[in-house]
Amino acid sequence: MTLKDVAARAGVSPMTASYAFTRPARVAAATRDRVHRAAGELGYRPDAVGRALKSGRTRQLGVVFSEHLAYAFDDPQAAQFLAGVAEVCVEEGQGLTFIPTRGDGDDADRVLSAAADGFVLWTTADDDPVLAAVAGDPRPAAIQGGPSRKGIACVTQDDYGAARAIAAHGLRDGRTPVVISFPLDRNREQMVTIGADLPSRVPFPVTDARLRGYRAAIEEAGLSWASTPVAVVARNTRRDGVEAARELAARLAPDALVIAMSDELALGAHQALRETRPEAAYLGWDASPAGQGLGITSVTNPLRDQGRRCAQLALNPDRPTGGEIPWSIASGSAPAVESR
Amino acid sequence: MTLKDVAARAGVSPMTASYAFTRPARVAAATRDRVHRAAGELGYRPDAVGRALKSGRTRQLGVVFSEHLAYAFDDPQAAQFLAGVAEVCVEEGQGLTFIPTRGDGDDADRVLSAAADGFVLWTTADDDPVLAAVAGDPRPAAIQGGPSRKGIACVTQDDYGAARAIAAHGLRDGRTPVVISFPLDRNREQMVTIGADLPSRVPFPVTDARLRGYRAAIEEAGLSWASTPVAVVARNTRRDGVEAARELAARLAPDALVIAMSDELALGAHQALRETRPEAAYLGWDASPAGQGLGITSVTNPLRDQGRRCAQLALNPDRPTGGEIPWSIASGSAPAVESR
DNA sequence: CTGTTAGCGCTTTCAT
DNA sequence: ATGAAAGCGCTAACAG
Repeated sequence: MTLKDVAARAGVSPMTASYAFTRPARVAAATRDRVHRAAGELGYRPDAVGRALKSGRTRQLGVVFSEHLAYAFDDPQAAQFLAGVAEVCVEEGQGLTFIPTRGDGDDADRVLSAAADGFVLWTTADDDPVLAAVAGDPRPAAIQGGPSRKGIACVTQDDYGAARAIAAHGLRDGRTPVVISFPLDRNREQMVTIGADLPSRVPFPVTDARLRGYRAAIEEAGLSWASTPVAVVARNTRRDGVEAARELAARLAPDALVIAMSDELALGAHQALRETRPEAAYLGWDASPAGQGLGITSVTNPLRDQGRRCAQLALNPDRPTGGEIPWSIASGSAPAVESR
Repeated sequence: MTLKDVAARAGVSPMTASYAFTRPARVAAATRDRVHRAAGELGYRPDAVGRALKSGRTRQLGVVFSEHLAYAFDDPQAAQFLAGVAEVCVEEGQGLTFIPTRGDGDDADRVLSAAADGFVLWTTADDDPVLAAVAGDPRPAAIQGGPSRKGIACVTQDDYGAARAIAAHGLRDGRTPVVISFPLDRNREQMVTIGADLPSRVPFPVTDARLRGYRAAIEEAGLSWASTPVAVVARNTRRDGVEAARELAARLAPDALVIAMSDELALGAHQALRETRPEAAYLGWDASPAGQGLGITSVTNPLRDQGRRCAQLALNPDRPTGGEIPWSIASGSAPAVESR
C-alpha cells in the first residue's frame, strides 16, 4: 500500500497522487477524486516517515523533561504546562513527542536524534547537558522557567519579585519563617539546613530566584536569613512536603510561617502540622484549588499559558512573544470549620 | 553531517560506520573508535527518520486520547496512566508520541499515519472510529478500560463488580442514593435525569458497567433504580462535580448517598454540599489522596499499573498479560474536625 | 494540470 | 571484518 500502488490504481503518476493529498488544489477535481477513491479501496494512508525524510519536516514537537519522565505526569503543575503545549499542537496540526531522558550520558544525543522540528523544555539546571545540546541545535526551542540560553526562548515569570512579595506579605504580622525549598542540585539530596549554609548560587534558576526573593523579604523584615531553617526536598510532591515539615518540626514556632516553593509542598506541610501547629500559616506557589481551599496563600502561576507560549515559540519562532508572564498573590480562604 | 560524512572522515564505508553505532560488536574495536571519534568531531547524530524509513521501525509508541488532547493532562487519573506508560517507554528505550485527535473525520487517518510501532488507547466509546481503525491495523495496540476489540488488548478492572460492591457498601445503612455519572455519549451533554430515562446501553464501556453495577446494588437494597436521580457531567472535573451536585440539590435527602464515578466528581459534590447537606456521604472512584482525606469511600484503581501493562502489550504483544487488575474499597477517614 | 528525475539518511542483503 | 548495491516511501524542482 504505497503511494505508487495508489497512483497505479488511479492511473496517474505517483506525483499526482502525492499532490492529491498534500495540495488538493493543484490537481483536477476528477483526478483527485479518482486518487482518493483508489486510496480508500486500497486502505492507503500516507506514511509519516517517508514524508518526513523527503520534506525534512517531521511535524512533531519534541518535549523534554530532564527528569525521570514519569515525574512529569505526577506533578500537577507540569501537567498544566503540558496541557497548554498540547492545545497548541492540536491547533497547529502538530504531533507531540516526549523525548525520554534517563539521566545517563546519552541524553543529549537522544534529544538531538529525535524526530522533531522543535523542542520544548521544562525548567532544568544550568549544567544540564541537554540544555547545551539543544542550544547548539539549529531547531527552534523554548524553555519554561529557564535557564536562559542563546538559541532557546525562555518563558518565565519574575520568580524573584514574586517570592519577595509573597514572603513580605506573609511576614507582615510578625511570624517566624521556615522555608521548604525545591532541590539545590541535580543529585536531589533531601536535607534540613539554615540560610547561612545554603550555596550562594543554586543551579536551578527558579529555585535560585525564589530563595533570593525569600531572603530579601526576610532580611527586610529585620529577621535573620542566616538562621532561618530551610528544608530541601527531593521532589515536588505532597509526601515530600510532609517529610520536610516533620523534619522541621523541632524548629517551628507555634505561629510559624511555612514558606514553601509550591502548593504541593505547602499542602504536605499543612497535613503534617495541622494538629501540632494549628496557628501556623502557609505560603505556596501556583495557587492550586486544593491550596486555596485550605487557606494557603500562593503566587498565581499560569503554567498552561506558559505551555502555550513555549509551544508557539518552538513551532513559530518568529511570532511575537506576548510580554511578561503575570502573577499575583492569591490568599486562599480557610474552610469555615477551621476558622475558630 | 550524514553518516556518509562520518564514514569518509573515518576512512571506512558507510556500512561500517552504521554498524559502529547499531551493532558495535560487529566491528573491530579500533575501527569502531575511529568512527565514533569522527562522529564526535563532526557533531553527527544518527537521524531517527532515515533509520525508521529503512528499518521499518520508528521506536515510538503512539498514545491516543480520543478527546481534546489537553484533557488528558487535566485528569489526574489519565496522568497516572500516562506516568505508567512513560515508565515502560523509558525502560524499553522507546519514544512516546501523542497522537492528537480533533474530533473530526480525519482522526482515524491521523492515527494510522502516525510514526509509531504500536498504540496505546485511553478508554473510548464503542462507535469511536479510531477504535475500528486501530483494530484493523497490523501494529499491536492496547486499550485501557475498553471497549474490547479483536486486535486490541484490553486492560481493565471489573467495573461492574466494583461498582456494585461499593454501592452496596454505601447503601448498607439506609441512605438514599443519587448518582453522578460520566457522559452517556460522545456529545457529552450535561443533564439531570432518572434511572428510568437512561439509555439501556451506554457506548462508553466503563460508564456502562458502573451504571449497571450501581443499579444492581440499588435494586438489591430494595430501592427504585427507575426513580433514582442521575446527574450526567460533561467532563471528569471537580468543577463538573460541583455543578452536578447543585443541580441535584433539590432532590437530595439530608442523609443522601452521592454515588460518583470518580473522586474528582465526588470532591466537587462534597465541596458544593458541605454546608447544606453536612450528613451526606460520598462514594468515588480511584481512591485519590484528596478524596481519602475528606472521607470519601472509593474503589482503588491502579491506573499507573494499567499504563504499564498497556505499554508493555503495545510494545511486546507476546509477553504474558499479568492477570486481573485488582480493586478494593477504600474508606477514607474524614478529618477530625468534621466527625462531630 | 500532470509527469520525470532525483534523492532525503539510513540499513538489509549479499558478496568479498 | 568490511564493502557494494539497492531501495525503504515520499516529494522538491523542474519540465512538459
